[in-house]
Amino acid sequence: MNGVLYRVRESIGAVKQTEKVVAQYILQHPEEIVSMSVQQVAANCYSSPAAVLRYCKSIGYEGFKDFKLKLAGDLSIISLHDLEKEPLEPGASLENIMSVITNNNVQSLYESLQLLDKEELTKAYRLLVDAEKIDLYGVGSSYLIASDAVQKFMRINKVCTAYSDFHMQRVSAVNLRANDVAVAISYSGETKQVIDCIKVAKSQGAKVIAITKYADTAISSLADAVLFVAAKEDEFRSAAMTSRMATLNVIDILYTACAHEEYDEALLHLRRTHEIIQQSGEKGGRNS
Amino acid sequence: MNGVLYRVRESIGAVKQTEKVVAQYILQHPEEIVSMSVQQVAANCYSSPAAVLRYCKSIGYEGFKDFKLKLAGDLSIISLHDLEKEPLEPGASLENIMSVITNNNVQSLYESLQLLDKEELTKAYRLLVDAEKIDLYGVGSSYLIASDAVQKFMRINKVCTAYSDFHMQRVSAVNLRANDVAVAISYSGETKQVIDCIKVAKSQGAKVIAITKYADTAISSLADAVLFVAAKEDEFRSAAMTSRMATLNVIDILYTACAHEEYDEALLHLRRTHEIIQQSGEKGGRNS
DNA sequence: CTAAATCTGAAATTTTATTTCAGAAATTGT
DNA sequence: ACAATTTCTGAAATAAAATTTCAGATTTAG
Repeated sequence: MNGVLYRVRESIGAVKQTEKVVAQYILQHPEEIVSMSVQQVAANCYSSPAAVLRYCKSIGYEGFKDFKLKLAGDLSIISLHDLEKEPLEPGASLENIMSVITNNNVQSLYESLQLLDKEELTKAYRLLVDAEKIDLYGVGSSYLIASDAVQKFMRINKVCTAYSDFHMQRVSAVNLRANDVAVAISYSGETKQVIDCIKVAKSQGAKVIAITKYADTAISSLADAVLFVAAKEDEFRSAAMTSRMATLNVIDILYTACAHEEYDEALLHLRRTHEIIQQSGEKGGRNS
Repeated sequence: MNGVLYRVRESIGAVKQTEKVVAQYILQHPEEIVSMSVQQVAANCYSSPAAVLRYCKSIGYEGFKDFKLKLAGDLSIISLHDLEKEPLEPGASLENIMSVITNNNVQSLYESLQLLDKEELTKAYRLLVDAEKIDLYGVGSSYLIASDAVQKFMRINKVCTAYSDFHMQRVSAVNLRANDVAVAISYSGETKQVIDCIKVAKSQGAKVIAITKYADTAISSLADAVLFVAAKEDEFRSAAMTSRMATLNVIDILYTACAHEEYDEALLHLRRTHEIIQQSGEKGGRNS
């Protein structure tokens, strides 16, 4: 960022009379300036193109062109940070919805990044790297996240399952052994089915990783490694939108960390997977 | 953000010979372009100013000036987010992985936001609001996104399904009618199963919404409304991580827009009721 | 009150952007 | 394969915008 508008504001006190008018005009119509010509600006300031030019140079730009370019850059950054974050009003416009939703999702990613403890994360991905078998438990939207994780970890040749059916989950948990890992995904941290499954998993000697909201919950107290995502108060309104993004981001990080741990091996598997998908694509159509 | 470089990259396949050279040059020297004149650019492309101008117009800008201004804006945003976005090296540290993955996801959200056309979005959510029944088609990780959408739309009482099995999808498509909507989710835009289903859906008179990458694909040409997500070149490495986030964000926006539409409708009903009560009040004495 | 210094804008100049149009290249139909 | 049609291309003309110049106005200092 060039701080163009800042320079302009500062300049007002230290600049000759005519240019002061120009500076004022720029501050009042920054967006419009970028698509105006010197003569237009001059006219609107009851002044001359020469005066505008002199002003641009006096505050350190090469000319009017240079000034406009820098201003355009700054403005687009400013508009980016201006994106709203407040809750949506009933009559919200489409633009409003687009930027609020996106910003909430972005914010949730950054917040969760701050909550992510490096030690816990290291514990977690080491458990996964060493795991012979990985079981993921999640209900509702957390089940979808678990499935997403399965799709990822399968790519690096991990034996890895997520069932939507509670009885299947439980049977799977019973079959875990000491070198296996159970991953519990539950935003509330109190999902009964998930608690039940990780208890079974623990009793079989398996290790437990929990991904849950930042709070003292039943699931986090049972886990060997706990990864937190940012807690949002108005769970009702947000419909689990933001926590889902943050959780997926945690999965991405875990997956990438594992893949990097066994970089060469992982790359080999990735290539194979890719080739096979390509082949099937040539024959029968591409995958999503 | 205007997605200038995206447009340029995508344009290469769909533009005449001379302009292709210009596009290529822009991609290779984006920073320099902004302070160059048309004639300079033309000279460096062994071409004419007219060709450069034609190119700028063909990808949707008013002229070279307009193009440069938009590009300058985008570049300053890109430089802002560019800090830790480089591909991960084999020996990457955990901190490194955490920030690169998160930044990629964030960037993908922002980039897709700029590709989201308001008109198409309006078309899409109106179709969804008016739909009697919604069918979602997706394979692999796109199926998970479809399921996520189902969970959301069910909350606002929409009849809404997503099947993982192709035959179920197809049966469901056959049962669609004129007031129903099919949503095709496919990053590549060429998934055979999905194409098949939306063709069936169309033949039944149903409307089709596509969510796919920014490119000219089979699915986007079949759809009544197309919503784009940012296209990443190295699909191999990223394992569909970033496109998934962007697609979920689009779903969030669609869902929220629908929910708000219904809210407005409810509000409208409330107002009408209120007016009617007022009227009767004027005639026969006021109500408390 | 005048001389020097500074400021200002009209007009000239230069640079840059845009349009026009005739010829070249590619495409199509026969 | 060939003519007709369409599309593409860049040289040159034109228009627009940016920048410079300079003479006169205004201010300031002695």
